[in-house]
Amino acid sequence: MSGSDRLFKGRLMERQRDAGEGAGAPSSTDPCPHGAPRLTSRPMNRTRIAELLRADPSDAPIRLMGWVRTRRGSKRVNFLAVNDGSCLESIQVVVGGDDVPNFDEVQRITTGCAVDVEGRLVASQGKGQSVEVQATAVRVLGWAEGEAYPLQKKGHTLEFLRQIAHLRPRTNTFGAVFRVRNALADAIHRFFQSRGFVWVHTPILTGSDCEGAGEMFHVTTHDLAGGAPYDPASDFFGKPVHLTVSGQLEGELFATALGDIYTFGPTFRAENSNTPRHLAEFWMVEPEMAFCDLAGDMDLAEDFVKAIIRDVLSGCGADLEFLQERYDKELLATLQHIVASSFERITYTEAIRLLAESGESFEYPTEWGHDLQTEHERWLTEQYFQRPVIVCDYPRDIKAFYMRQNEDGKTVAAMDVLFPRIGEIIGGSQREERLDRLQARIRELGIDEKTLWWYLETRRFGTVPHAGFGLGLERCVQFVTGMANIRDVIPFPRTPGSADF
RNA sequence: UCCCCUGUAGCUCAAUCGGUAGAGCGCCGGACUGUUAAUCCGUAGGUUGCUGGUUCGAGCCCAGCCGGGGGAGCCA
Repeated sequence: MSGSDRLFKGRLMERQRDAGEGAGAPSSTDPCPHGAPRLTSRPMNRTRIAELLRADPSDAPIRLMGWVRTRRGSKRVNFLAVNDGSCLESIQVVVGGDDVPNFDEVQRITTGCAVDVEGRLVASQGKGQSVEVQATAVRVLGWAEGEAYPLQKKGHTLEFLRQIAHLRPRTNTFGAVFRVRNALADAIHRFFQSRGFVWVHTPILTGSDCEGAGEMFHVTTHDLAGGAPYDPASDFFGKPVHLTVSGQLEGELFATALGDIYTFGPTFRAENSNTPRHLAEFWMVEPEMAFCDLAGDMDLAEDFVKAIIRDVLSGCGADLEFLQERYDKELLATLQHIVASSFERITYTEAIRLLAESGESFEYPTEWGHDLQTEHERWLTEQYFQRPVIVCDYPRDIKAFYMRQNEDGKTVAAMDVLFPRIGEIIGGSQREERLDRLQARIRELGIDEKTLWWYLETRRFGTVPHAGFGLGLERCVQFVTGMANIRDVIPFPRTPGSADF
């Protein structure tokens, strides 16, 4: 699209910590798979199941807590499959009828109950698991009324689970998805931090007015229900303010001071998009580099996506294998292929030529000057090159005002990274650092120059070549997990007409 | 926002030509000396998304609305 505007993304933070694997014993200092320190104390002195499953049988007393996935058994012995979210697997707890005083209570345990178990880790007598817990005490921390608890042992559809998003993280699928999401977020920070990039917290509330007004969420403290005309001057900030649609412009201000920076946080788009690839609230990562051109930008993008996928492959093996078995038989092969591939780099003009010569009958024309459609992007990356493709030097008229104008007068230094199956995963550009060129473009597009005075001053005072890109976190999680719908890779999806939980 | 599909028990689904709603699983009760989505027996469970219309009769046909899904556009 051309016309209006499009910036990119956002900011923010959040504490990434352990989550993946267990901690447990009060003085453990083992690194988790992502290098962050483990939490070393548990309020109730439990050992995480991830750690128990790695341990050897022992006479030492152990204690675990978690939620019961299934209960089986007879009058003499019951088996509880207990999961605490520390890993995909559940651990089997064996409760003999004479081993605990409250066996009658144990027999009333149903799926979803929370339990506190004490016992010993022993070699399993049964098949299907190598170790299990022989219980000496079972305490029910919280019952889950059988007839009311919506999760069953049997599988549910993703559509149904979306309606109970408060409980779906207790399923194998969503446990795996959100552990992977965490690992990706952690890998993103570590990639940039290890390269000396500074994390910048760009604002969520912003008055910068350079995107299409219809696409933004407006923020006000005024009660508009009465139908009175909106008066910005008397509103909280004294002017119209909205939720950020991109932290890029603010990111550029910091890149032209601190050198290499990135933003990582939530972003909001009020577009009425109803697709498996769009959310009204999503997270974006936006690196921005001073003293960098488009080639350097492409290099970083390629290194970046490979690095974070590599990290997840090495740290989330069991979760990925589960997701592969359940949702995408080619998942691991696809991810390994991305990591091993050298991304193809072509210009937009070359892409148009390839598409024209392809002999394919596309629904949309492949005319120079038109943006590439999803079908075109997929043909390039899936059919023709069969690996990720970076397309650069797009026509200026279909790209944003801040992209650097090439010498041919027709194209700009933009680049999109195209992935098999999901199309564009990254969009970026070298920025227009020449004040006169930037001002000319802004005027050409009818944007109010005054609202961007602060942005333009970076070009007035010590301007330098710089470049950056944006990556949608959820689309990345989608690609890495094989989940088809973006609503299943964010805890509580916000979409048109839906903001539950 | 546009196009298409869809809505029946807690869940997944069935119900011939329009003839008065069923199964599996789950839940609940019982049986079973180690189970693996355990197994076996039994009970309960429904205003067929909502509103209106056509008809002797509507889960089924028609209209509107609401929810869900897919595709498109837009993007990340």
